[in-house]
Amino acid sequence: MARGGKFAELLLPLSAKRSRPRRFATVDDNPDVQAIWDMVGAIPRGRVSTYGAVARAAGLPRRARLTGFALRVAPEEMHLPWHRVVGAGGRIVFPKSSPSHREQARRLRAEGVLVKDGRVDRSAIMDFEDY
DNA sequence: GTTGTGACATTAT
DNA sequence: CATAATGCCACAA
Repeated sequence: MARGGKFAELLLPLSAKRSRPRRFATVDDNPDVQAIWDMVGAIPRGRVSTYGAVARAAGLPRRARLTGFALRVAPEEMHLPWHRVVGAGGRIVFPKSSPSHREQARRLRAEGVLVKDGRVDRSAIMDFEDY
């Protein structure tokens, strides 16, 4: 056993245990990432959600960054509707003139979402509440 | 071990 | 509108 032994482990407050970084061999072994992938896949065509809302819906409040990470490492063959995830307030997070930005706007408009000045119309944003 | 970075969010100023 | 501070945490170096 490591320094401290099993007794130290038992005495740790539950909140402290949670702070221990738990690693996974691959992202596929990370249930948090899996949960996020699931939620993104559940965003209907013609609607969008936000990084934060996806994380919350996956049971991971305040973990918006993990949504970004999960999308970045998502296998292409998974064909996730990544373009339906935008920043807070409906903002496309990619730099204004980047290929990714244009691609996301193109895909969104292709399914009827209004995109103006790097922003999607508020009416397209869903919070997973209507689910 | 530490540090820096990032497909972010929220709150305060 | 903008900028800063803070929270969050996986990962690479």
